[in-house]
Amino acid sequence: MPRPERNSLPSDDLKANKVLNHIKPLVAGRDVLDALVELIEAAKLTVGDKLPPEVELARRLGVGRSKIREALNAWQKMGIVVRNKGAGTRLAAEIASHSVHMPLTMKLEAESLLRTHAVRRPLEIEAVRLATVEATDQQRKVILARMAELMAVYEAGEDWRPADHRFHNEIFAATGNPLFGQLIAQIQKAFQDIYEAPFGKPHLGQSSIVLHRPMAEAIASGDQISAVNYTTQIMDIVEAEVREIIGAGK
Amino acid sequence: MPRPERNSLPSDDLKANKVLNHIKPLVAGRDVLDALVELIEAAKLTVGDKLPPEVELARRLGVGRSKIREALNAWQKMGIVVRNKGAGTRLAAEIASHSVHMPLTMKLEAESLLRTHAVRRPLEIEAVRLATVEATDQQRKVILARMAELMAVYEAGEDWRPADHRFHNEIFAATGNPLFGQLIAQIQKAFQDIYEAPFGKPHLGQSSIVLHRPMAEAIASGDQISAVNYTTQIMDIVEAEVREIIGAGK
DNA sequence: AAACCGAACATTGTCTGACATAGTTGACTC
DNA sequence: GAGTCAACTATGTCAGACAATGTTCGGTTT
Repeated sequence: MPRPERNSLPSDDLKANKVLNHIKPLVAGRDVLDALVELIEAAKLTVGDKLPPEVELARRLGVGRSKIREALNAWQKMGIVVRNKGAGTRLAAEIASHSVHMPLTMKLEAESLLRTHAVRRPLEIEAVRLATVEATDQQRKVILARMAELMAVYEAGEDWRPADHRFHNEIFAATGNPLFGQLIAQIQKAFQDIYEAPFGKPHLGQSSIVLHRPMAEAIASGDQISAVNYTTQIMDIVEAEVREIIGAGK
Repeated sequence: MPRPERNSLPSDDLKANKVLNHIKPLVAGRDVLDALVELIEAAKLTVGDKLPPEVELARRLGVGRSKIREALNAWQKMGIVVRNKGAGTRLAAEIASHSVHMPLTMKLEAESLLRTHAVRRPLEIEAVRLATVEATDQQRKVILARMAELMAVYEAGEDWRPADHRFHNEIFAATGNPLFGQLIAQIQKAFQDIYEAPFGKPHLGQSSIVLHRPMAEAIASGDQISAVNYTTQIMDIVEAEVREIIGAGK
């Protein structure tokens, strides 16, 4: 015998219903991700809360489901949301307690920035250690040269990031293991928007620049312990700066 | 006046045509990305070469266009391919040298197994350290449970790799940073392909299994130093085993 | 009353077909 | 031979349908 129909409305999350009232139609040129962030902010969704389903979002924003899916899939790759067949899409990013007042855009992106750094940190340290052990004499000379170039650009007050990039690439090359450079490049590429967009011209890492000289010299002279120490310090400073930026963003 | 029909075949890239002959149908369970990599390698495509169009790939691989698109879009985000409306999809990076899909290329030389391990090592150690610090009480319990499960399976003489996988995944989850899991998953995939195919039934890691119990207990009790120590030992053992296999395999 | 079960439901995953948009090609014109 | 332009190619997006799977809730059992 067929079951009787269910007559009560599904008592879904109250928040999820509330969300729908906040959705604005998507004007031309705006990005779907931006619209989604705005929606999440407006509805004050936090970790674990469920987002409206894809079809609903697509209908309200006036775009096809495919665009919504693309956006949410990208977020899932970055660890911002978790999606499950049958269940819905939920916010997965952990929002630091001290950044509650920050707009969610910043919160999500800052959170990703910290996560990226957390992965980059051990890779970079190990790469330096390996480079100290494995580099050829020629490579040690090049590393010192790149460091000198970096310091010159830095003291001239110019944009030092390209030089910094070349310097670190030389270290990765010296490990003899291309995977290090590739993995870090991949990570940086995936989060490039984050690095550049929300914080404007980044002063990220300025105060750690001065440590690059002793680090390079440690690599060149084969002093494994010092090289690792300096790199660890640099990573710590960068992390502190990231946290500071996040804290200052409220 | 209407233009006359074009009667000559489009003299497309020779390679692109050659490619189609290499495409194999996608068997169940294989990943689309894997199939694409295999295809690219079989056709010896290099930087700048054009891939077959989406519809063609979908038809040959026996999947919908959406899956192909998802895979190619992911690659584009990583900078492996460049896609243009109207024009096609072209290889933008040397896929053989890119980290995302090293399995096939790595099968060729066992030496790259060591390189892979060199990258995995610091990631795994840092993940364990983070998990020791960040895990919730619930997660610590689950880690212990997974460890017990792993030991049971191991002592029963069954295939312990799935249990091992679940155990490590739980640790990655406990870091609160999904990037660790994602990166290591890629690397591990490379490992699996390697030590399953050429070396037969792998004994890789067996002798390190016994160290998993104290490691899990260190994580659960928040003993950062011990956890890192045990993980380092495990990594060292695995590395030694890899070297042994390589030495014996020539 | 609490635990259990199953059918309906909700939601993401995938396939298919269609159209829009934009780059590429090649025959035709000059 | 150079330029033009229509046809062709290929990706971007939309819409609808079905599949797969987690979730909910009424009814049944203990």
